[in-house]
Amino acid sequence: MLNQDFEPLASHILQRVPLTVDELNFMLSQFKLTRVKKRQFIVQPGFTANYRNFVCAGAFRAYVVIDNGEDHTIQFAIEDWWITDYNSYYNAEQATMFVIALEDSIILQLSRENEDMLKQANHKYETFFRISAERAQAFHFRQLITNLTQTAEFRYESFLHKYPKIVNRVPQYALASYLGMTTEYLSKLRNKRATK
Amino acid sequence: MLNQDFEPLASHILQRVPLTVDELNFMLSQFKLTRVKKRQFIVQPGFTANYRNFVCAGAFRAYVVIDNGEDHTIQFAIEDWWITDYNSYYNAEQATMFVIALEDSIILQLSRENEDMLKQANHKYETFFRISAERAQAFHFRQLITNLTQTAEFRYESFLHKYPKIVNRVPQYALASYLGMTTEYLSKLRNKRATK
DNA sequence: CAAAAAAGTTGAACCAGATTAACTTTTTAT
DNA sequence: ATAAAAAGTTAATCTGGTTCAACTTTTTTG
Repeated sequence: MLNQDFEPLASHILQRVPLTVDELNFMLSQFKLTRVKKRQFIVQPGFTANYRNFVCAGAFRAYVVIDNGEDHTIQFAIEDWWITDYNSYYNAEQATMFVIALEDSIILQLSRENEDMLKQANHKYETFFRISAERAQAFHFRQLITNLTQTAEFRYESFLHKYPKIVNRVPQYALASYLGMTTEYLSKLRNKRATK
Repeated sequence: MLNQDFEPLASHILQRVPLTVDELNFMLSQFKLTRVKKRQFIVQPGFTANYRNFVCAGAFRAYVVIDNGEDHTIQFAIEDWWITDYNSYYNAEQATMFVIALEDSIILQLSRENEDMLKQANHKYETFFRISAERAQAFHFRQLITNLTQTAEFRYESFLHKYPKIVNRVPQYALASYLGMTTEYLSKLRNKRATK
């Protein structure tokens, strides 16, 4: 009997590809349950990201730090989302991003080796990863359109609307850098919004 | 014997997944060769994008038009690149983007139905599409980082450096909107760069 | 090839959002 | 509990990039 922490991942997988009980259990058995404390890094520049991480509980933030010390948030992840440095993970190169826990969290980690093994073992497993990558691709296209076509103020409004669950769980400086603005400016937007 | 227009696609595929001659030929036989005149649309809002397009010769531009009439370039594609509205193609929904030929072009088109058939027919075909989507995912991450962390001027410099073959084949207004700036400002950057 | 349309240029005025800095509130660690 | 650090606020000033408008160059079309 599987630990109940695997439940969200199980339904995530079954929503994408039909597996028998055995196939599902074998796939799940390749994941490693890891508990992560707030402020702990699961990916860091200089190291290779050897895992793809499914969030069971908690919240994470991926960001890059540029020369002058500024940081820029690339992605957030809460329950039911995946997070890693995909350039590093897919190509087995050094990471350029940090991924840090914003809360005490529980994740399910799949290593590159196990993922490759699964992809070769069964056409259906490969289908799962293919669908995941395609959805990510479509998601990034929509995000690119949003970033190119909207003003800072509207990007904030959109985020509020699309990710109401995330807004109140991430620090404001992280959200500001995700939206491509300063924390001071986001503070003004919030204030302006509250008073009108 | 296959038309020689299929040669670039054949080597594109074989670079990603090892296929037998028969497997390769069957895969290629699912593509339809299409000649497209300059200024012709291959994807339009209001219609579903039923094809994924591989560029054999020529150049394309994907863009969205927002309320006020401004257009924003989302992607360019020249020889050896793929282009379509992936949201529309993957989900069989109406497109939100235009894809227009910038030159007289030759493309190889794969329909959603044929792609789905290929994915089911042979694990190796599925692997090909999985790898394509993963690379696109990694590419979009890098692009997101570039957009978030660099100034308009540096984004232009980066583009010059990364895509020297594209720069001189696309109209300047299209490049400006891809880089997230006005054509007037790009004109100034170019001028400033030329005179220093 | 001429005329019209599209693309690109230049400069002046303007503004969304950044920067700086001083301050308040919240969180963390002892 | 309390001090120190981190996060968030507010306001004044500044600037990278936009807007507007008039113009020149290139491309398209009859």
